[in-house]
Amino acid sequence: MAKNLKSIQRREREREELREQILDVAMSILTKEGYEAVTIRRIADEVEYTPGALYSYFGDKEEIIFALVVRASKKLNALFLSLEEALPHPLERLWATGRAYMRFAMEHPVEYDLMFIMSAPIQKMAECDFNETHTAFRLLRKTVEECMKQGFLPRADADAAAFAMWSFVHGSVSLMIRKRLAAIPEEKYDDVLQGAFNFLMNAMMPRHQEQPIITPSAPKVLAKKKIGKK
Amino acid sequence: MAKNLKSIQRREREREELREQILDVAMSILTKEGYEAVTIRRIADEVEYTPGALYSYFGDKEEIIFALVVRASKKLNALFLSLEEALPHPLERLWATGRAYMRFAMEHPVEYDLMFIMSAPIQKMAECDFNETHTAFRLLRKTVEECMKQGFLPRADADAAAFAMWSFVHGSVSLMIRKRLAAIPEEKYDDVLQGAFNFLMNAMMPRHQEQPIITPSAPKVLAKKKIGKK
DNA sequence: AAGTAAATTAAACAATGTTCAATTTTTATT
DNA sequence: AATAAAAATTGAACATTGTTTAATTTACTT
Repeated sequence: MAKNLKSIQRREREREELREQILDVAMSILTKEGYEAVTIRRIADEVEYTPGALYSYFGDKEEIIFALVVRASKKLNALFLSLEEALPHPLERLWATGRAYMRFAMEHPVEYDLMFIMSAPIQKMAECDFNETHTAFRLLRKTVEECMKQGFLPRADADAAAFAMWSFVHGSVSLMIRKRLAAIPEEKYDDVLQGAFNFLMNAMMPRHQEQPIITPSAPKVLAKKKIGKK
Repeated sequence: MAKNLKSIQRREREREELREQILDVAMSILTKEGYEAVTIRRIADEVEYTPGALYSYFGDKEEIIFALVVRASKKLNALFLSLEEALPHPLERLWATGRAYMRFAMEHPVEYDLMFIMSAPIQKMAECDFNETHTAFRLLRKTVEECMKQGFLPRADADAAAFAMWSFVHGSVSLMIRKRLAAIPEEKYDDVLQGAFNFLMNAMMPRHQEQPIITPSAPKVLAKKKIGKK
């Protein structure tokens, strides 16, 4: 009767490990080969199980995708929270948050797509009360409110203002990620992104300090320079 | 040898009609039941043909989806062009274009999704030199340039400014269409949208005239009335 | 060692996009 | 009007997909 607690704990841990491995593999396939390549059989292959086995770890495919969304959201939220405590000055924090958001999207387009663009996981997102983006938005609104109180932003409905800023950053990166910018050549993406960000921020607060979104020390640019000069 | 021109023309016309009918049916299913319901067999059923028959009208399913994108784009572009010639004043035109864009998206979310969010048709969009959005962007940039020249907007890179504005409107409507706004209750969507639009426009041009995006007398309501009268 | 519970498999199912030989329908020629 | 040629359409098949379930293997408890 007194079941061995150790072994049941270990089994639980092993289950959790396989669960994580499934997600690792799914994310890896998604990143390397795109959504249509993410297949139950393909994942099962790579974790060396049978397709049916996955169904004792996840209810269905959508649940796997949703788990990837949760993962990505925690990553992004951690980033926001670190800025929250590192930058007490609200205006500075607002800027930094905007830049960080865009940088995250450009450097992790697949994760961004999962969280904010894809339609695949929205069923599960509606079912579960998934409040990661909810808390992120509250953080942004709080920052906006502080900026307004301290005179850095024109006073207005904080919900509307926060939504406006979020809309801009989301709009710009999602147009790029989903390649809806035929009018702009791809090599100018970084510049236009930077220019648009500065244009809007300048309009809202004329006295800001412009800072690069994608810094010169970022991997991409460095790589290009090296190739170009040689 | 001298083939009957009349009959070949008629056959051509009949082919074109079926092509259009296929697209009508596909769009109708997409609108009513969502993307996963749009199936070759389902379309074939509704046009009373066999699944294989559709393949002599479209190369593959993606080509059908892409044709829907083309249709929607023509509709939106016609809207932009009508504003272009109706409103010579650039600032007025800029405002009206922004509002029209948002209204179009909120009233035709499926069409908007096809054009600017979905990943399904992007392969074909890249292959064909599909320049509808390209010309729309040029129109916007021209308007922005005129606004700058006449002092309604701060002088800056027109590409960046136009992109900034497009990013904002796209971002706001696509967050709503893809239901990524857990933080905001659905019944407040219209208000927040309006508030955000005004906040941003106010910031860029302090002396503007606020106008509703979704008016109480919007086409939706009118259309319903008309149908009712008949 | 035996028995029980959990995990895993193997095989099947229905539905998907797509292809292609066979057949029907339409058009052109005699 | 009959027949040959061409075009359009079908019907049946394929390979894949997500998912289910009875059977089997594995792990654990007694």
